Amino acid sequence: MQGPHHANNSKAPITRGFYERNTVKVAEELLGKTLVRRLGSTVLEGIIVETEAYRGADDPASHAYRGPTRRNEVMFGEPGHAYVYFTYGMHYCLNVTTETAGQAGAVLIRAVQPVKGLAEMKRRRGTEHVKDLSNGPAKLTQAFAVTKTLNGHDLTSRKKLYVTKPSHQIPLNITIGTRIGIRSGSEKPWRFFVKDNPYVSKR
DNA sequence: CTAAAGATGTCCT
DNA sequence: GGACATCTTTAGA
Repeated sequence: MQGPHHANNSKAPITRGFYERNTVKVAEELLGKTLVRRLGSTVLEGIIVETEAYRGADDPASHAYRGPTRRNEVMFGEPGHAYVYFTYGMHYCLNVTTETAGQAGAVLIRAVQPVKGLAEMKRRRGTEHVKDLSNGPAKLTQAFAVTKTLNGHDLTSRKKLYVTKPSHQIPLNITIGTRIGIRSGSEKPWRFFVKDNPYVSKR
């Protein structure tokens, strides 16, 4: 019997050990997990349906390729933190850090399927079209109110932003591809998405 | 100090 | 399919 004390267990953040592994593996296994954003009493949730792995010295497409800088230092830190960066003068992108501390790695969350807090997401995105709320890395950060202030945020805490496991993970038809929007490293098969899911970004 | 690119999205034709 | 918005970060002089 599941009493009130256990009612929240399925909502517990994924623990650090999940993130402290090979970035490519974490990218694949993040599919199907739930991204949770707490904004006061408002809760936003989405199922992760598209990710990309970015590593370090072996990955010319990665911000961490040439070593630590002010921007990418979170990628070199403890796994299980948010790496949020600003790009194109107007967009934020959300990553989760991976690999053991000192080793660079992060997974870009490219798309989620909205499941809770749709009204708030619509307001933030300025559209009523659910399919356009979070089918892209900068769209989902807008829908989920993720900005630079969350850079470095610990995703194993139950506050503000974290990732949870569904109580029963249904089997996913995962498709592997090459990463989008990069110049070098474009041959690496480090993009993962749920086949035929309508919330995957289109390019 | 200066310049150029950028893990994108939107609007236009 | 292409233009363009918009500004931080980084590399190089």
